Amino acid sequence: MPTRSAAQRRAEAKQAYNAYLAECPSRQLLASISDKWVSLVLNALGMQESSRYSDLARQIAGVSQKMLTQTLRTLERDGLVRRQVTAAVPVRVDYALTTLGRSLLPVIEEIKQWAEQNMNHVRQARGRYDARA
Amino acid sequence: MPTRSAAQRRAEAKQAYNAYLAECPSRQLLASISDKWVSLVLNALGMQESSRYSDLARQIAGVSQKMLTQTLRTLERDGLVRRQVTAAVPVRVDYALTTLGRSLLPVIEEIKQWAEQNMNHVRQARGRYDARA
DNA sequence: CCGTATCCCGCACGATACTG
DNA sequence: CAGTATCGTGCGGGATACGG
Repeated sequence: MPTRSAAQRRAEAKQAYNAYLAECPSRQLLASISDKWVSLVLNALGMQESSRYSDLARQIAGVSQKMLTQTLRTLERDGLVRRQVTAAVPVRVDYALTTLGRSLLPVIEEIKQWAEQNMNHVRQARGRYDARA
Repeated sequence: MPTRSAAQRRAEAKQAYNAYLAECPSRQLLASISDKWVSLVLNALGMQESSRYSDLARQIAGVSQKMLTQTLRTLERDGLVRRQVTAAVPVRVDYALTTLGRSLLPVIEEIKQWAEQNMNHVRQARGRYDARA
């Protein structure tokens, strides 16, 4: 039996995943998170305690039913989102971030904000790039 | 002429972009950034002052020539990455983050780290989800 | 209201071959 | 070494229709 504390073993387990490796599961997870619909859904969910399906569809302009449902399902399976069905007529479904999901929220928010705040810089850079050639 | 300071007008310009709107340019930018190859390339570039093309290809396992070049070109056009060609035989090409690119780096690093550090949580969540049904 | 099921098109992406 | 060029295809994702 190795002389390692539980904390040490936990730390090692965390570092065992390396997203640079193509076969590593964390590479797939990174790919899942790095998705525009995921960004927008998590951002939207972060703004309220919970959101109804139809609210999300309205807030995230241009998302199709298919992609919204698919994104929510994946996030639910990965433990980032909790789905709560209220039996009624018609049915009411609410989505909320889990603790795990909330731990990712700050980063996701920053990404969206960066895009919005640096759009002008990027526009100028594109202008410069396209002017040459 | 409106009674607004330059700072006020700048603040407004920044908030004029809203990624929730499908037609907003910042939505496209968010989609560009939220890409697995972009994540990995920016992370890799953040680790050194500059990186050669072949170094990036090696570090990011499984990336095709096409996707690596394409990603680097887009990042260069958007002003996040600078490309420097050194005439020699054979040619040497180095890539480095610009100031703008470096401003995005902390967030991108966090995403990759989150994926690696929470992989176990996600695995367990998936197990629980799949067990039901 | 909140989905699932089906069809289908376009293009993202990988594989391969060639060049300065 | 660091790319371009070309081709083939898998699947992302929209449109539509239907179900609980």
